[in-house]
Amino acid sequence: MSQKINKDEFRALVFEVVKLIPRGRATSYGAIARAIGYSNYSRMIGSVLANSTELDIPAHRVVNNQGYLSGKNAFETPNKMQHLLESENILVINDKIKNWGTVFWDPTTELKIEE
DNA sequence: CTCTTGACGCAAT
DNA sequence: CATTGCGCCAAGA
Repeated sequence: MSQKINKDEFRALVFEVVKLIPRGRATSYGAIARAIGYSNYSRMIGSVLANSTELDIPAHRVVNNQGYLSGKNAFETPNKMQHLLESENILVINDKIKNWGTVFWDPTTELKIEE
């Protein structure tokens, strides 16, 4: 059940899920939020990642629910995120992931998170 | 304490 | 498919 959670604990959970995203796949903020039991914290996921771009987590594999690279501006350069995705064979057209339905990786469905 | 902002999401139109 | 509005919650001004 969702109670108050420490900022650091929340960040840890987010990182845990993001690190598990397979290469060549991507997921959404909302999906991660639900996976860790805080479905209403999708915006917080973004905040956490925005403040942690320097850590070694595949933050570029996290986009919004439509497949748009909403966080591209938080990278070193706006085109960095797209570049990273394309290097994993993920096509990005007009800031949106092509074949989003196929590339999308749902943490709750394809993975079991232990809390 | 109030108001604004933001890597969001979803239903309604 | 494009827009709008509203809910959500933390952080900073």
